[in-house]
Amino acid sequence: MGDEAEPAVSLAHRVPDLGALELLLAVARLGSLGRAARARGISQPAASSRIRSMERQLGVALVERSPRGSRLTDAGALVTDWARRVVEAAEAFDAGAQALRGRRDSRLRVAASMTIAEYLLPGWLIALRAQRPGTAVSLLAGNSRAVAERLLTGAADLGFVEGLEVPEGLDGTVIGHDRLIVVAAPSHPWTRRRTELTAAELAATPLILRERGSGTRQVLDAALARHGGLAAPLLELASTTAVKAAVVSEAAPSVLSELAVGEELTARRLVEIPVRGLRLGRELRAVWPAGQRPAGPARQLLGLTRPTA
Amino acid sequence: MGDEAEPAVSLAHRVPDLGALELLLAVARLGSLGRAARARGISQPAASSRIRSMERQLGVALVERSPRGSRLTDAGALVTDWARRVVEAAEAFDAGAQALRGRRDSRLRVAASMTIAEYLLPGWLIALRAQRPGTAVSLLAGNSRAVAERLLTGAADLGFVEGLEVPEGLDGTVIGHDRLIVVAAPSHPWTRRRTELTAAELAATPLILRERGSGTRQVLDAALARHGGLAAPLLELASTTAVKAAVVSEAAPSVLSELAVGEELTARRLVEIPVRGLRLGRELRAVWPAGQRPAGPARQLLGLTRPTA
DNA sequence: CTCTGCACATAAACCCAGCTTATGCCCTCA
DNA sequence: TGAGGGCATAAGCTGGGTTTATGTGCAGAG
Repeated sequence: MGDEAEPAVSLAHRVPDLGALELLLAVARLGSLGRAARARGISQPAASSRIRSMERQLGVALVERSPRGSRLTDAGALVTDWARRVVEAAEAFDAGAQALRGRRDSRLRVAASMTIAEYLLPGWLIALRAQRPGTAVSLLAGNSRAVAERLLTGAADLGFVEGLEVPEGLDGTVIGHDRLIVVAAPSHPWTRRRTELTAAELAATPLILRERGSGTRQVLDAALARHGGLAAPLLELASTTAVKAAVVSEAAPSVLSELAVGEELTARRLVEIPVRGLRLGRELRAVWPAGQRPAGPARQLLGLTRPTA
Repeated sequence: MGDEAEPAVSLAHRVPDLGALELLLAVARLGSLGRAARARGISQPAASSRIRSMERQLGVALVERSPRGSRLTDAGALVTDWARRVVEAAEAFDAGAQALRGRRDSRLRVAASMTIAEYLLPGWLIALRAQRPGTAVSLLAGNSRAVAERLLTGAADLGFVEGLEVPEGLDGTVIGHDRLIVVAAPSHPWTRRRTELTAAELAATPLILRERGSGTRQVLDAALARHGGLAAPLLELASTTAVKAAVVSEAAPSVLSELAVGEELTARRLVEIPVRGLRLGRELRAVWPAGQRPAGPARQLLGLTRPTA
């Protein structure tokens, strides 16, 4: 692959910065540049100029100014919606990063598997912050063994693992399900099959996979063992992202966690290939030292992770 | 509600800017600060300092520097994954904004309903750009009537609408389905029901809704007509976002498009309430003037919107 | 019919984050 | 042991974003 051609001018130059996007959301919410400025803690002229330069940058009028306030234009409403998604992603980033800072005096110390830390935890932390602002959370991400160890040595209060069973010495509860699914590029022949793929066919096909040792790989190996075992992979890559990129461009399928490809599926960058009679589910569990039911902030967080109380 | 307390220091001050996040992704991909710097078109010291200040800001070591290159630390890998989501949201923003600029010489003029423009189109545009870089797309967002008019007057080449039937004078094809779902805050009693909600109960409950006239509202009205008709809404709001916020805080349920609440459902900020025997589906359609099958870029885009060719 | 209040715009001056160029140190490999 | 790749430090510059101060336009009250 090598260095792909980067865009002539980077995203950062074509997309307003986070401060500007937050300001736009405030304008949409409050209906006036001045009020938005006050809410964001800047002066009114600063807000005015910032919105204006954003309009210049995008080449679209975003707000309709009047002596009685400002309303979004139609285009502005659309831009604001897209901006909201950027800001939400940034909020998740912030929530995660803050937990990662991992200060010793945190009131709640969480240990989580990579997949959960990556895809689910930031959202939970945002919800937790909404309910109990000021709860300092620290996060340590690692595999199931590392999570168990932290809990057993008292270095963590609550753990999250994905896998088939609860590690020795821990109690736990199922908080959700993940599913490994077969994905391919939209151009791949499998997306046009009229008959469902069989497990044996899948097993016989060289796939693009994570390297041996990843949780995903283990589950897949186990599930396909009685269908002839997994064929030699076409490509073994170190990160889920690299795998996704390769699936899109190399035109070979892969098997990935539903959590990891949700975005790609709805955007149709990838397509799920149903496989007859193959269930690649795995449970997502919250875990804690046997006998010590979570209390305080841990209990609060636990409540957020389950569909119903 | 009023002006809620904004955080003491805004997101923009706690989250590195897009340029820094892009740089981090480049470092992750290329394995060296210098190469990443070159790829992003800046000098090596600039990259070094930027990564360093990001580490200082987050309070976490992100890359392990060595005389032979730089690798991500464990925390760095996690941060990079979260960063990727921010950058992806920014890419969607950019793709949408660029189309909105709507230059007259665009090779492909698209008219789309708000929902589709907001949630689906940016992803399609990114995919289109990947396949056919340089295809200038312009976007006009409006309701079904506006879309139809643009197509019939030749002001647009391809349209997207959600609804029950194809507007007069247009041909179309179904490209997907949307579903209206009942949602409530996780704390709402409905999330703890043991028996499924019935359509009649739903109809009898005051909901938080979009204002009369929105597509969502129309479909809901029609579906509940034979279950006693919709009760007077508890609250009528102008934007989907306002409705979502109200559902979370006011503890009353609402009915919203699946597309609009996907994020909230996975983050458990909202919970879907199943309703027995109520199907609130609506089709998403690509449309074009009757008899004029899409060709060229329009055909290309159309191909991206469907699960299989 | 004018006065007051609110909202946005303009102008001038300032500050700092981030960039570049120049240079040095460290490690590896031939 | 010399060459090259990789990162760090230093010094100087630039521009975007900010503030304060002030001006304009409109609405509604008196």
